[in-house]
Amino acid sequence: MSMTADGLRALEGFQSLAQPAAAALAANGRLRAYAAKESLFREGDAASGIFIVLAGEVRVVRASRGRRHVFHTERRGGTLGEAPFFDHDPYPATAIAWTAVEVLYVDRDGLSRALRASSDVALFFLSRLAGRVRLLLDRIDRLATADVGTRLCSYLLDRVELAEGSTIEMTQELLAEELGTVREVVMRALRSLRERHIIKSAGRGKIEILDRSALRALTSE
Amino acid sequence: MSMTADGLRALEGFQSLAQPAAAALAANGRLRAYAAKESLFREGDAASGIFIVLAGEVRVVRASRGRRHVFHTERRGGTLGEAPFFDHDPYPATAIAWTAVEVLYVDRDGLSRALRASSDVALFFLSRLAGRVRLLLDRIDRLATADVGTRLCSYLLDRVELAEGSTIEMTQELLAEELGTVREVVMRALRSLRERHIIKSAGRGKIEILDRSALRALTSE
DNA sequence: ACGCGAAGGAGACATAAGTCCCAGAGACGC
DNA sequence: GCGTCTCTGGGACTTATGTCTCCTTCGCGT
Repeated sequence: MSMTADGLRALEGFQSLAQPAAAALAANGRLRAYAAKESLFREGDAASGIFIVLAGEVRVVRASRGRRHVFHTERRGGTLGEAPFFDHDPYPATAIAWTAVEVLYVDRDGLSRALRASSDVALFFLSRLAGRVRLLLDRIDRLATADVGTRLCSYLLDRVELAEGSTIEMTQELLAEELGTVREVVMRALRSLRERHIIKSAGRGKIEILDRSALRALTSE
Repeated sequence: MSMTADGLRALEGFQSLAQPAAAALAANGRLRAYAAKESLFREGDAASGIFIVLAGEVRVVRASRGRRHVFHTERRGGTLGEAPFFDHDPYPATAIAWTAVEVLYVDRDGLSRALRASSDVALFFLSRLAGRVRLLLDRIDRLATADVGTRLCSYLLDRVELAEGSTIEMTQELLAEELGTVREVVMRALRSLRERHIIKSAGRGKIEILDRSALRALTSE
């Protein structure tokens, strides 16, 4: 019913976590499952603990001024809720299970115990938060200086490198939420790429990447 | 020639730092001074240590696609370089001393020693990074959903609440770098506020806030 | 006193982005 | 099969933003 240290260390990005630290986290966490569309936490809730994603996909979103915006997406090996946990403020956004999701949940007391049990636990979350900061800085940079077409190219490249084949499953509406714009604008950018034979529609909610190097060239444009 | 634990704990935001942790940091850091316009580190440099600002103002900026963008500004009590230190990647941006600056610099070895000496040091930086994440999320949210006029109002409000009087010292060029846009656009937004008697120019590089509640109303618009 | 550079103010214009609206093509339940 | 919903595709139009260019003013150094 619980989790083993070795199970934790098998996750992507957890190899650097020392054995005692993994054991401390595993011992203090418990497994939880969420159905698709269920929320793990909501913006404004008091931070109660952190989540380590074992399976499925979780989106962290905020809705403001009538538009929804995806801050980040966490898959197997991702963590959620560290920031609000460590600065003792409410969750800054809402986490929604996109698919069925399984997580290891470590509550406040459990995490305190784990932190005391092994100093590597703190170092692990420090590097997690540091990585998050780096991601967000790049995000800000692109939002401020690149147009939607360029941001779309970066996003498609990132996604296709994670995928097995060269097809990405994603609707235009969701792409808009990722890129911080609206569906119509995404559609126009996709059309322009389609006309240049860089991508092609592969049915509803599917985009096939034909020419990765062309995409790469467009990201720095 | 060095720093005392009590001196550190007198900084804004350092009250929560436990005495032994402060002592560990103070013992392992050394004072450094920078002249205005000097850079503390540059984007792409290997992260060598962290900086705690004791006096003066440091801007962390990135230049991309011919435009300069300010990520954050650190004053007395602020810290710099934690993110690259903890994820072992190069600095993601350049830090420039805006005024003459005095910092406590803690190098890699010193910080390792401090982390081992007191587990509160790690907790301190965890909460720092968490706060930074929260700030950046808000920044992304506003960049994606609010227009320049609205972002300007938020920025002016934040600044005037830090200042003693109701005058902000800042050129239009710098405002543009803070808001992720260009001078001309900032000028038009300022003009609109001026025409509505919400602000007024108080000489070169100075803006006087006349009506804070009007600004507040415009931030959520 | 003079000239230079930095800062502000502003108009004209181009273009990216956002809004509104509509139509057709799958997907799905009943 | 039928209606309904979601997703795609797209046209027309408005608005925000960015670019280019000019001029004025202020403050500083020589």
